[in-house]
Amino acid sequence: MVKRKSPRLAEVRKATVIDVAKAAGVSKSTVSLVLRGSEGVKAETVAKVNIAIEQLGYVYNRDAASLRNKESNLIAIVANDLANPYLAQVIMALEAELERRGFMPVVVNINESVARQTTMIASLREHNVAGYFMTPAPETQASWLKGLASSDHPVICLMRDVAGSDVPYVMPDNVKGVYLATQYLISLGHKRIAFVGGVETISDYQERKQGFIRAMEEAQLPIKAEDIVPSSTKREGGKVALHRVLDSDNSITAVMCFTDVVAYGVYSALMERGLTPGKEIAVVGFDDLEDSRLMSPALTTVKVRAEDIGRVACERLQQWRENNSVPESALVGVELVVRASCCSVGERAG
Amino acid sequence: MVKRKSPRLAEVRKATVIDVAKAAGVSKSTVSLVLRGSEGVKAETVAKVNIAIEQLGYVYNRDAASLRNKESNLIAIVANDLANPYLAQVIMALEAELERRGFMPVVVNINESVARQTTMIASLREHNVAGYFMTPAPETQASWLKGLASSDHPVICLMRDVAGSDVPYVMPDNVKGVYLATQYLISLGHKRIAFVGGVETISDYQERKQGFIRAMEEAQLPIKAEDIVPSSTKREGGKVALHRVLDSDNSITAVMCFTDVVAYGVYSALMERGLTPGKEIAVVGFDDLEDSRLMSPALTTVKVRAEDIGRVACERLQQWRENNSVPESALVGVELVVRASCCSVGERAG
DNA sequence: CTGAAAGCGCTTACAG
DNA sequence: CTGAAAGCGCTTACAG
Repeated sequence: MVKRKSPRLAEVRKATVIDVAKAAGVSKSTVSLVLRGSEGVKAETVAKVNIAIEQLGYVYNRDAASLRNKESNLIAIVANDLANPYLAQVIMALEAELERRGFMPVVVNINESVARQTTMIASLREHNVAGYFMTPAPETQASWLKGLASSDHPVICLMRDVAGSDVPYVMPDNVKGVYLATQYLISLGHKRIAFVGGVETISDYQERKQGFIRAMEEAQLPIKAEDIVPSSTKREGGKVALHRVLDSDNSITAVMCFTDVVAYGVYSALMERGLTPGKEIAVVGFDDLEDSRLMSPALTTVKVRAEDIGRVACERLQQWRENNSVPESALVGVELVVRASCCSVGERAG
Repeated sequence: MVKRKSPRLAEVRKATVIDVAKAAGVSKSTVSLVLRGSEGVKAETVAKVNIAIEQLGYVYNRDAASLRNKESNLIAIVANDLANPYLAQVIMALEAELERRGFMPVVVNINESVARQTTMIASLREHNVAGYFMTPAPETQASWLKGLASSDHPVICLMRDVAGSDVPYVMPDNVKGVYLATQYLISLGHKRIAFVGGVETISDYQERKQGFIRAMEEAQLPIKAEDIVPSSTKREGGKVALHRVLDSDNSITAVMCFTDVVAYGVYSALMERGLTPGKEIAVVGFDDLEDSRLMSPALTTVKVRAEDIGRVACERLQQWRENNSVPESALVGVELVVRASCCSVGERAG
């Protein structure tokens, strides 16, 4: 890279509405009307103003506008963990929805830390953000969240609920998803099924576990305590958890996983033991990540459309802003996607 | 969720510096000094002001401050694809560095689209962002990028270069990384090696390919045109590309992959053909994602520390802001991590 | 459409 | 430390 004398741009005063008005030969008020896309301005005048804007390289100053208007177009997406691929899908869906509606989405990552969540939200408040989507960190205080949310600053929780906060959430129908998947395993003849992965302090874990228990109980199948092993929601969590299960009891024939990523870890653990996923042991995931159909064997999983989460969450936020009334929470539909990772007990190898 | 009468917060005027001053029994100027952490204020006064801030629920208005100061603490991280797990690592590293330095990082996703890149950057400019890190979209115009970057608005490119833009970049030493990895494969006795995955219009592809070619040529090994198969950088890309390679020629004994994710796709393709990765065919990746050591077999790969990229990029940005001189580009060091995915030709199965 | 004016909430420089 | 004042760039309401 060539070192060059840096331009002294710091001294070039930025063009303002006044400069644009002079260059276009119109008044300041008119320029402002054009900027805001007002109706009552002649097409000819609009053209003149736009040419002046172009020539001067004028940049609209939203800080000034926000200060004057007391409103901003910023919407924050506060993400618990950017490394979570499903969350990345949800974020992209939200971004698309928000832009369609004229908002500017900004993503902030809190890495599952309440402390970071607190400082990041404080900063966002100083920046006059118009609303928040957040996947709350574990241990988030209901009272804190309740204090944050208002019709001035609506908050919609994604994927997780904070009990007692009265803040609406949008999340998959976790109970139903795992219930359907477990029923499917049972229909293949499986009787000893493990439930693997997930962090106990987060609401989605309790819900998915509940779906598992419900299906097992309805089929009058026993659940041994050692067959439910929580763990981190990373690939490593699934791997470690499955080794734990198989170490304590090798009569398991199927594994219901907390997420697809956990299922990937389960695949790794099985292969390390010389087992073939879907052959000796059936595996089901949750999320339907893009990679899951590409796994070998392709992963049977519970599909949750990230676009649905994004759309419903945006509708809720806008409703709160516009109607000034707290919207209802929503459960987004789920669907079992059957692929190749589940042997029936009859055709089971080993 | 219970519907509740929404609080009429819209009518509650927010506390300002003046209100805080009154409540604390000091002047507006003093409050401002306290807010900015100025030295010359008695500890007792600072305490009084902070109590008033707490009581009134005062929120600092950065729009007003930025307008007055003509400076902001916002730094944008413009990401080409949030679904790319390595980029997620880099973003998290950058965030940590930026916060340490008192900046507020915001992430914006452009989904590999030049159009979105243009509109997002325009929005960020209106928000008076103090600097940009970006992984430029394919087809980014050098002239556009050149026009964007200045000491007022420094831009550091990450992972990719835009030739002719004179904008500094920070990226891994791609040539060296693939060169080292290919040399390693050659040292294991491999003579027919494929180079798989990656998009030809992006600078990192050309560099990694160059490293491959250099190592092969130095060892006087021939490269057949069919052995170099570009593809999307997703898992599916690796899968499709490897099938292509094996369909056209089955004498390949090793595969150098553009990234770890591509290598995961290669694993899938091999397994679909009844082959075991690392047994019949050696596989090497690039990135060293967290998952790679958990794969079965654990993936040999080129490690690039995301923290190094983050730290060096931040240093460069700050240097540009403070010294008013365009910093040099930087190549970050790489390291070959040998795991279990590479059989030698001698011990090769099949 | 124009033009003068006021004000959003902050910071800064200044006289005391 | 105080207190009055000016100004950042915008929008809005108003009289013309």
